[in-house]
Amino acid sequence: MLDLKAVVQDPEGFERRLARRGPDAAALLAPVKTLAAERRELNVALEGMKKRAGEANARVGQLMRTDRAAGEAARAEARTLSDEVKGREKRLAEIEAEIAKLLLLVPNPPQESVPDGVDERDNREVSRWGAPPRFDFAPRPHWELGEELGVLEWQQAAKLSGSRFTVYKGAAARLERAVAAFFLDVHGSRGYTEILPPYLVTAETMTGTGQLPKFEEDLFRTAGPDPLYLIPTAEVPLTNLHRDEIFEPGQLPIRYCAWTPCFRAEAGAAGKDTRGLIRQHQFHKVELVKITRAEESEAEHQRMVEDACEVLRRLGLHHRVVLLCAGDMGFSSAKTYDVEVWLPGQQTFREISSVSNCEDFQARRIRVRYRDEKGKPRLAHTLNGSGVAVGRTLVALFENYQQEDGTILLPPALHPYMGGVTRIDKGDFPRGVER
RNA sequence: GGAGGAGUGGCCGAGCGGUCGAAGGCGGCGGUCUUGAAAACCGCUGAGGGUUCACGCCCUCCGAAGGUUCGAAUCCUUCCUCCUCCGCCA
Repeated sequence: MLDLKAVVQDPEGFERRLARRGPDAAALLAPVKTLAAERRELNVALEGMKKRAGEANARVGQLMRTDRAAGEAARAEARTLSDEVKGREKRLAEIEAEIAKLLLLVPNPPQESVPDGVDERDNREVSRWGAPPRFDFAPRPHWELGEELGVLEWQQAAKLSGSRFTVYKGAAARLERAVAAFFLDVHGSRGYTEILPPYLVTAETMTGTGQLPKFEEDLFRTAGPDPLYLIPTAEVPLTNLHRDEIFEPGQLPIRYCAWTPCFRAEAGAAGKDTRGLIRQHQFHKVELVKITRAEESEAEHQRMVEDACEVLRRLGLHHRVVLLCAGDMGFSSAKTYDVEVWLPGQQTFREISSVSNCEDFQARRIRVRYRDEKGKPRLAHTLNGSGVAVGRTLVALFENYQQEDGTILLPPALHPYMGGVTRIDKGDFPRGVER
């Protein structure tokens, strides 16, 4: 959410910055400006009125003890003032609610360092690691490999749940767990505290990080009188963990990681990535979240990108980092890097992580602050990034490490997590491997 | 789910419907004293908003939302959370 005071002070500046996201974003501010002016005028008048009403009430109190008749007279005057205050307060509350409603729909203006552009074609590659693996056969997509090996199953998933679900079996099920455990261990050793949050959260929590009110159609919601929402990413619970808190000096930055399922309705994605694991209603992701002081968020952002890349390096997966252009960024982000992994089966780079600095946009919604050197509360900055998407990591592992015979060679970093299994092959996967 | 109890400032804890933003204590900060520290004593010590060049002044907030009243931390209603006991479960 934007700072209303800042918007009022420099409306043109905000409109110019928002316009970089696209033609619609800047237009949202016009009604806000009008209402803000109205609110201010009303508020000034109201405060004077409240003061007078308060004084009138005090007089009544005093007179009632000494002169009953005079007290009754003062009471009539106090009543008039009181009624007037109540009427104006009601109008003020309406205006403020309207402003809040509008402001919740305004996206975060991009940082200056974000390149101009309208979609992913305008994103800027900033680095690249490794090289595409070379095959002396035609590499195949992961869904063929998984199906052939009997470890990824889509017919049964459709029977259970419809489209965009997958049943993992044997080695694939184990691999999903192994990859997640590996990621958590890497991040844990790099300073992140592991969290296991609720997967169902309230509308208030969803509003805090920006999923609501604008993107309700992307979410799954429970039935019943008190609905809850399934998290589309662990960013939601992790970032909301410290809602309404003020951090003391020395407590920041906070770094969390969590392995959770993510649930996405994928409305509007009909016909897109219909095969394989790329776009599912349910997938696992290891998420990284930081809460920092304003002046350190940029440096922490760069480090978070490195943390995401680190797990891919350890798995030997060729990848690149792109800086998203203004038009391609998510609602809450001021600056986003995507990490894209190479998928030989599809001869393309594919997003496997998205690392965003939301600056104070979410912090303002959830009132997360810290005390500066002078002891004054200041809004914190929040950052989030995938570290990384587990399902898409399986995609990358299958496609990059496939052999001509259709088996998958696993990179050494995962061997301890796979109970010694080093290759995914057809046939029985060793069951009940204990450590 | 049922029956009780409780929600006040960073923490503990008072608070007859009328200068209560709220006694007192703890903690924290500043000062006096001290070579330094401790102790003692004195003062300060929440958040948001408005206004002012500034000092300051003003408004709002006692779990949340309504209501009664000239006036609510105090009375009423609903909701939320926590604690205890019972039931049900993993």
